[in-house]
Amino acid sequence: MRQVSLRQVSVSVGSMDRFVSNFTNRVDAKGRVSIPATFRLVLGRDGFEGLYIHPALDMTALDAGGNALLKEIDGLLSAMPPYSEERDHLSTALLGVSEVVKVDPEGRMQLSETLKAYAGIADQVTFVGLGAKFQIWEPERFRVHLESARGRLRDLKHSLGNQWRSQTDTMRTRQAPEGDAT
Amino acid sequence: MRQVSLRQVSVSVGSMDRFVSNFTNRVDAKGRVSIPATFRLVLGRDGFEGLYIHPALDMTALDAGGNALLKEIDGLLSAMPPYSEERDHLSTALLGVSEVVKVDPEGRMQLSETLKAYAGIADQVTFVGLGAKFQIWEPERFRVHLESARGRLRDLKHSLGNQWRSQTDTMRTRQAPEGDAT
DNA sequence: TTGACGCCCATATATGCCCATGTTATCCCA
DNA sequence: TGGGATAACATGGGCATATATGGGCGTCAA
Repeated sequence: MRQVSLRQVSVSVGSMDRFVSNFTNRVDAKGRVSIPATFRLVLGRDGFEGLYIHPALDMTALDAGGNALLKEIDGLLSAMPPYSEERDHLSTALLGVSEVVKVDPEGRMQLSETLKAYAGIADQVTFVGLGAKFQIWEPERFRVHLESARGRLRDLKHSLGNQWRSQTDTMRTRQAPEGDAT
Repeated sequence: MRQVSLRQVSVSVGSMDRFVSNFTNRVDAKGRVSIPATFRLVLGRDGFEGLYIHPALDMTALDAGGNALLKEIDGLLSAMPPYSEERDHLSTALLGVSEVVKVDPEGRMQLSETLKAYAGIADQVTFVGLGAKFQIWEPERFRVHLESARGRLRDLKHSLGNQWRSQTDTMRTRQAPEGDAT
């Protein structure tokens, strides 16, 4: 689309095909919230009309997404024995209480009272990209959750130990041939 | 005030596909920072539009890179089953706090307040090449970090004694053939 | 009729894009 | 070989557009 100079690094597209990063937006008087623009892009690419939402299984948050999320759920359910009790429960939790919310021309959505209550959402929501899906949190709860998640990750890194380290820190000894400026 | 010229480096190792050396640039009034030209070259070769950034796990710095870094994270996540608690936590800590920042036509990026806060960045940033990725530091913190890293390295070297020496000699030999030879 | 909902318009601000400048290294030529 | 011309780069600032957000209005259904 644009001509690229020598210094230019990248071209076109904009973002990827997955949800990344987090954003906190306001809920207006009518209960509307803007879905982050980057998320809308991903949803559009995914080709899903509207937005699929269901309560997260083990957290006070909502899982949301498009076709990619639906596919994930399908896979999960089909992996369980038909007519089993677990499957019934799971499909109830994932499909039975889910909603397909519409997105207005400005890119906003409206959460039902049920969903808001589940996540403890009042006048602000935090959107958290998790790859194939994203989550919707009450900001303060998310902060807490994130702390715990970070801790988990640190633990995991330590337990992986050398494996991880060799991947990420290989060049450590080569850096900084001279002192840095200032 | 400025580092040693990049030009010499970029010519002699122009086809290098790793992030090497460190540079300190200013953050302008609009919050923009120039990504070092040599790093932009590597990113371009990596074929990633934009720049992938996330807080480093156990340092007050940011990890940044392109597809190489992304692959690392992907591999980790895809190894875990969807909807497992482990995976949710990991993707929260990895994807949820990551950002895909755009690079303007001049090769500059803009860090979010969140990321700047995490790394303690104000009006200057130090880019540190670490091979497959690079880090973004507040200059003074990096200086301190580097000192401590050097110290630990020295200790390690002493404790390893001769073993270390023989290993590095071997590696040096193996590195030679690599480089520009196409 | 009323209330919820979808749609349109308005606006402040953030973001991206373009052009300009100073500096430094590289190149070229007398 | 010296020095000006040239190119690459970091940096600054202006401007257009996108995005988040607020509010009004018509419509459809209980």
